[in-house]
Amino acid sequence: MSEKRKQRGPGRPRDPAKLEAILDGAYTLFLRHGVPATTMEQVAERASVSKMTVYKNFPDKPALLAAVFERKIKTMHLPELLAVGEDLDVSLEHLAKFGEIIVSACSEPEVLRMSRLMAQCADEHPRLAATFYTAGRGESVRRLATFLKNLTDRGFLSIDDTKLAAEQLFAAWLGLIEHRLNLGVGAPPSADAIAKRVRYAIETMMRAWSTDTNARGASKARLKRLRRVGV
Amino acid sequence: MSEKRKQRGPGRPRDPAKLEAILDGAYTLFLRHGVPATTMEQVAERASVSKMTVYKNFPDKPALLAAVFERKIKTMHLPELLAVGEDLDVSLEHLAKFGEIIVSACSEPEVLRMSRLMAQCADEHPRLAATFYTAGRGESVRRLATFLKNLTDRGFLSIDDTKLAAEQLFAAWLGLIEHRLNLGVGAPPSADAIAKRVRYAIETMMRAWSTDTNARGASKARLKRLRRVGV
DNA sequence: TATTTACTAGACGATATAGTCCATAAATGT
DNA sequence: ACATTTATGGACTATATCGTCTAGTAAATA
Repeated sequence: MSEKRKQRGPGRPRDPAKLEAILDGAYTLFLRHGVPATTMEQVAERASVSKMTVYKNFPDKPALLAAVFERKIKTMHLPELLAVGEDLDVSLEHLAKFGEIIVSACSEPEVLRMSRLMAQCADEHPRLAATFYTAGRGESVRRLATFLKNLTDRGFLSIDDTKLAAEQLFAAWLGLIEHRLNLGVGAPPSADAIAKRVRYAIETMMRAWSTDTNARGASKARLKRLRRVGV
Repeated sequence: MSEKRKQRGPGRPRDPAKLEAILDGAYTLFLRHGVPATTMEQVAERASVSKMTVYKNFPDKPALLAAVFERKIKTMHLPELLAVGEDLDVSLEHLAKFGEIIVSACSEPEVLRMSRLMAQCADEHPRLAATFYTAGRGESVRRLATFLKNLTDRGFLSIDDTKLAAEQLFAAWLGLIEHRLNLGVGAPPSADAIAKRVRYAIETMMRAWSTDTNARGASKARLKRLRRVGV
């Protein structure tokens, strides 16, 4: 990311706090005003550091941008593992919680801006953009698919293409929220609204692919429970 | 959009072709390189026009951008109306075609770039961004909801919140395609892949909410037909 | 024909930004 | 003590873009 020091030598050591401050400031400014509209002087000032210090740490602006991206991707973490529970009800409740966390996170302005920024820079930094995808929604959908596969293997569901089903479930959770927020239409959904969306999508999936076909009533009871919990 | 001429006066009239060329060139350049990286001189050169002509038509860069947006929104049109058919099969086939057109359009690089550009400029041009949403996916989902409402009224479906169902169906069609393409991950899906995605999402919805519960077999036959057609 | 407006080509001023240079001070290892 | 490296702040260069201005030409109306 920054410059290398040949191991340990004499001389004043770098101040890691300054580097952090630079990365923090650059991150904020890049998100707020975009890359072209952010000047190196602004970055330096926001980090309470001289411009030369910025250039000591990063050869140029693209390098700074790449470092900011890399750090953000590294500190990006998904909600705790999506685990299946002992019985179906517990599993579905885990699933709903997972979905709510995802949708809530994707509605945050910072996440929205980061996603847009990455898309803007995908041409110049294809590797980083791909890593961003893999570490974010790619991994989420992978876990979702594993989850659905597990329920299928245990006989609760009869889903053939779990990868596709997982992606569509994920997308249904989000709906057009991201698109709307990106265009400044409407406000981020409330926790209740998120819960409703997430659970409705799960309900649709369960009604469609649950193996519990002839016991529709039981299934309905479960879904009703799902609807109640946590709202 | 441009400047006004007080009705009819003496003097050389403006060349509408030049104005068109300016808007075309600006549109292309804005999409390709972004707004800040596009200079007025580039726009002029691409339109084979002198820079002063550009400034005669538009007071400044933001005005040009707004004009480009407005024109694009105006010439933006959705696929022909989504009409319900005589029986359910025909209706579902219409629905599938509609979905395929939508997903196909949203996978085009130009559309992707336009959407990103709009999002970038939503802060400066909130009205245009909102119009863009309304004329695009907003209207699509509205039509979808009407469609589902109609099938529900006719007793084929039992969907309560047709607005939410429509949005989730739309989102499921697209999946993470847009997100991936924006990040340069993967390639646009083939027509076959699109058809598969669209029809799988419809199948899920029908299995979940069709009123034809005790005749699961008949329902299955219909869905099988749906899967065959057009692939 | 006279007037008015559109268009061209280039020069121009104002402004802003990327990135460098330099002299000096501070912090560290030998 | 001394060499070495980081950090500072300011001056500095080079470049680029916005938007204006000018002078001349073309095309329309009255």
